[in-house]
Amino acid sequence: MTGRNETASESPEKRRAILEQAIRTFAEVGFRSTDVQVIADRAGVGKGTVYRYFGNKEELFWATTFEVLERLERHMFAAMEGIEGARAKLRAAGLAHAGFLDADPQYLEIFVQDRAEFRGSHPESHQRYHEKLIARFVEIIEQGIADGELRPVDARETVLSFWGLLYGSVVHSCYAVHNYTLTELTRHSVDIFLKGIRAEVPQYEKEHMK
Amino acid sequence: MTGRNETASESPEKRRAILEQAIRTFAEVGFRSTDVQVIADRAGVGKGTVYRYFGNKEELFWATTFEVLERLERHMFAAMEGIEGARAKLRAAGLAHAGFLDADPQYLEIFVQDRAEFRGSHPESHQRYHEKLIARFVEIIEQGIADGELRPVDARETVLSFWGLLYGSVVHSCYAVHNYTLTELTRHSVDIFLKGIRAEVPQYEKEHMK
Amino acid sequence: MTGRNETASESPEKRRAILEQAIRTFAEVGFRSTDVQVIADRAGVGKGTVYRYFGNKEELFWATTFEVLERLERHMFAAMEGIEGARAKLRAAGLAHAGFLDADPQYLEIFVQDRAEFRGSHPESHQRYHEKLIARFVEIIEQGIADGELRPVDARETVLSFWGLLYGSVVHSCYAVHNYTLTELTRHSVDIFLKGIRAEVPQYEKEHMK
Amino acid sequence: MTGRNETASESPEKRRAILEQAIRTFAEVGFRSTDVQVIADRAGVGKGTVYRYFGNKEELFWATTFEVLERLERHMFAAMEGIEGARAKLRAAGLAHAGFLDADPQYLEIFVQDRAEFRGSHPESHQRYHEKLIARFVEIIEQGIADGELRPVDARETVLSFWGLLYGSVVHSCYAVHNYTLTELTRHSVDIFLKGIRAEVPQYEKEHMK
DNA sequence: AATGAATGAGCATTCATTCAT
DNA sequence: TATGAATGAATGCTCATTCAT
Repeated sequence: MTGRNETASESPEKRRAILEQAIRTFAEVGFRSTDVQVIADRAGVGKGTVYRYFGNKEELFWATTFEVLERLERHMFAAMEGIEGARAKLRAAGLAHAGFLDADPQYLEIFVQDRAEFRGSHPESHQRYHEKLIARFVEIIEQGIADGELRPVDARETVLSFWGLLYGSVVHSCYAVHNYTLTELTRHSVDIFLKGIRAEVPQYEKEHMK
Repeated sequence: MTGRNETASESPEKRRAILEQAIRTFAEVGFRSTDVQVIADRAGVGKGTVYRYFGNKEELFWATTFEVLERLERHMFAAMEGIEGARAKLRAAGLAHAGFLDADPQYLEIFVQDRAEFRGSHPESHQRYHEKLIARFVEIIEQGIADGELRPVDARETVLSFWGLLYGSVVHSCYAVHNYTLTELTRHSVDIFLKGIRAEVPQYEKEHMK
Repeated sequence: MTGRNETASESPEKRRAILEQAIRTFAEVGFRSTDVQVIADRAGVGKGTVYRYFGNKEELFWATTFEVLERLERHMFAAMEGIEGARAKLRAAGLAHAGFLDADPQYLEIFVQDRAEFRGSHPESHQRYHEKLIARFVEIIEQGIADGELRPVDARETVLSFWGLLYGSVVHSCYAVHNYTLTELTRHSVDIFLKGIRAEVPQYEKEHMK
Repeated sequence: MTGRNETASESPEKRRAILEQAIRTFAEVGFRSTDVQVIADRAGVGKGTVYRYFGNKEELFWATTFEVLERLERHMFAAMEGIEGARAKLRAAGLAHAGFLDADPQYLEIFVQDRAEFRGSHPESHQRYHEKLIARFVEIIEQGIADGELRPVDARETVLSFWGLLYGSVVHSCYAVHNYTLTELTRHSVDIFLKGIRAEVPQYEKEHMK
């Protein structure tokens, strides 16, 4: 009765409002610099309510991360819906990834904060979720290999490379004077990536996907 | 160059000692959580001295970032020394990058902290330095294109993709259960990357670089 | 009598349950550190109910104190039942006091908390109750004097001394490494006390009460 | 360098000022209710300075307790100076005890708070100090027994009873409507106590010490 | 009548920065 | 020049109390 209440007696709207403002605030000033009071104020609830719903700042942040991860996943898989072929799927996923973060740069900052503050040590639930996400991509790669569309690479390694490419391009892009949008840059990165894992290389002309 | 005191009257050893312990400490606990007193203690100087040499915590961190960036650059270009061919150079640079961070994971954390806390808004000096770094790679790519070794990609975009790939693979690797070292994963990523930008694709057998 | 609601419509069992858990909790962690929610949980009622029955934390504590005081009084007077002679009565009361607190150290902590937090400023009802208690002992002393059993001391002063001795021995005992139980120590204290107020001193041998 | 500094670099005046105001404040509102900021303000130093000198609130309180205990001890032993005879010494000690707390009731509250909050679990240093104090009284009792002045009681038990009597009388006195000063009440208590441990009982007339 | 969700005042503690020595 | 004592703003978290249901 006293502890955390995941079960009932919570207002989903309040939870949602807090989470939304948590995303916004963590993204704006970073995990450490975020004052929980600000989140509460922005969400229009008392500070105690934030703690009631999420236990402490760290757990709130994890809930935030998880939420963003879920949204990103939904966005990517929605983009892959109905797409045939491993390369085309990866391409769609990559562009969806860029589009997602391009549309709302807050999300990117959440991931960056997550990595910076917690170095990948997350609650069990996060780990599992991430694993599942990777597994889905591994499957795509393996199907591509089986179909002869991709050369016989190590599927898991390749997925990690692919995610690294997506994440890195995006995160790192801040260091360059931007003449490109994230999406444009990602299109290029993915293009390079895909051509490299193709089973055969036809004439470039045919391949240009732009 | 980075700091604020050109006043001479400074001991290079002290500066060096402070910087070294700043790298260590920022890497260990992050920028926000770092207590300047700890750096001072570890460096064997008074806290006031740290402020005398570096002005404030933020500037100290930037000096730290700059130092690490310089070391990484030296490491990468040393690895490219005497290497012929654009692809071979990129390959060497990529592996040097991984090796550098594999050997001393502190350095990686500095970059991560930098990105998380300052989102790429650095002092002028950093920006310039970064631009110069990119330029050197652009040159390599363009030479590769001119030699017909690489297909005619946009050089700058490609450099950014390449750096993104390196950075992302490394930073993101924490999310996967590690069966690979950073270097192994990077070898794979670079392999994929390079095959994608090759002018022509010969038989895979010859190409396997592992 | 102690609380504030005469409104009827209250369940005596609930009141009893809350009180019992209040004793337990105040004793365990002290008045200030007690979380009313814990009392409510332990008593199996809602927090609001605790407030309904007792008004606020302070009044709840006073009800607690009162309850414990009543139990102690009952215990002491039960022990004096049928005992003849002032000295024998005081002796019985002292040992009952020690036995009461020895059997349930919670009770002691309630008194200690009471003294520490409220310095003796209690509601009217408590004062009156206390006065009545003292009066009963004063009567015993005066009877003893009248009977020639006790020397003609100031009765009220003596009662206060006696209570002080009992209370002090018990509260203070924590400062000594315990080789004695509370009861043993009290036996000794009371022994000393009694021999001092006796009207005449016979041979020690006969007097040794242990 | 970073941690607590018992050694040098501290101003004794500041330490003294903080301690003095800590006594005052803890006595006034109790340990839990004390806001360290108030102590700092009253002592005319920054809050950080309080933490610099005493580490945390609890340690500050222990320092406070220790200080008061030392003062009490000095006061009592000064009063026993030059007094001959065990009974006379105990009598002097008892009256000094009462006089000390009568003169400055703050000190009493410190002891009460101590007991209430920490139930006798003190740092090693306190335990040792307390033991030493008891030992000095044990010695007095034993000497009195050896001299035939006191009957052959258990010395340690008796010391504990005596302290209990002193402490209890004082602490408990708040429950009675005061017509007596602490000192008067203690005089009576000690009187009773002493007559009880005398080796022989002469005519009461001669003995009346009032 | 009973509940427990919501609230926000309150407080311990940390740490960047200053400045007197 | 070098130092480190002093400072107080900043912030996570608790919990007594209220009140809508």
